[in-house]
Amino acid sequence: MTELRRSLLEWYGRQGRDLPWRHQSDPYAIWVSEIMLQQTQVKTVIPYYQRWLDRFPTIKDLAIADLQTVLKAWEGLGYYARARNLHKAAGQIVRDYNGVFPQRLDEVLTLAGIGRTTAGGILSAAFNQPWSILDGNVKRVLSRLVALPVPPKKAIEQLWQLSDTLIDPQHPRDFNQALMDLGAIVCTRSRPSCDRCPWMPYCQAYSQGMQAQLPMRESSPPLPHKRIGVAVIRNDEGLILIDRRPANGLLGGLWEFPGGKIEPNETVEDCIRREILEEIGIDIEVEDHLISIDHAYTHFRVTLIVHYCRYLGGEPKPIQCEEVRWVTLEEIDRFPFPKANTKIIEALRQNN
DNA sequence: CACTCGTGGGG
DNA sequence: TCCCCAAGAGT
Repeated sequence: MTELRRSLLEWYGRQGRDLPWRHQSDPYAIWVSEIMLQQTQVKTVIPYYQRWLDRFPTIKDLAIADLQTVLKAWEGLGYYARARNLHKAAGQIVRDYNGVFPQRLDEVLTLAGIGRTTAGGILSAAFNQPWSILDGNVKRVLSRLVALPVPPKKAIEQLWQLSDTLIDPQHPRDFNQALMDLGAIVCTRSRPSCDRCPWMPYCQAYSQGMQAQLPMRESSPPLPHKRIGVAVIRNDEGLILIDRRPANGLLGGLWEFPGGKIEPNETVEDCIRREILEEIGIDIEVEDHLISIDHAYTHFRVTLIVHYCRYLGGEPKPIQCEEVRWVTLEEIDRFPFPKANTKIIEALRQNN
């Protein structure tokens, strides 16, 4: 056990990554990094990270910020509940802890968006507390270390126990970071570099020649596909109608061009006309096709079929959304949009 | 507890 | 082109 820890920490000292949040001692800055890194690769997070800290330097700055501003800063990162929860938790900390990030595990776990892995990550990185972690990297490393004979999802508690047992009580911060770096650099999911791994002598997957087959994965059913009719509605002044999605759920709180699912035996034009009447309560005429966009979410795929539309009449009302608004193409950038919709905005710009 | 929740990149 | 999945949490 001692040699296992020592060899990993020695490797980390030589080969560990230099990442922006590792220069931070402010628990807030570390917390932000942990949330951004949930299910998101380091390379994706980096351009967002410093920008976020510049815009919201302290917990109080984040707490008093408007949610729309927060979502705009998060735009493009995905899993927008993370941004909503970050904003909510900042309010919790200001209210319950006088704006100071708590240092007890049970308190940290009450904060929105922080579960067991993120709590352990923050407390070990910020305060060098000996809480273990179990993220994607650690699951893969440990699955190979013990040659786990089942998919990780079916052995979560066993893996937590292993992470608890392994963590170095003398160097919890460096140990957790080292374990994640090992997964990210050496014990990668494809073509792991076992010849450069400090744990090669202890790895059961390696000794069995099974490192390429582990961790085991479970088959997933094919994703459903939806066709969505989308409207770019323009009025006589050339303004464009956008709506804000419900606060929770898919893309919650973001803005979009209105539309909806094309039913069987329904034309795109009929769908768009129907959806706009149901959602916003106005009459439109569906005109030229603008663009079609294929986009894959985690649990389904969509094809957005986008048409220009002309506003005919009726008062726009937020029936199945939170808010509707007429905007110009110039001011539309101030609103947070999902990625698939920013492609529509690009197409609009190119047509002008 | 199985399902929901984005986006980008690798193979 | 298609599948997989990445510093997971909430319900």
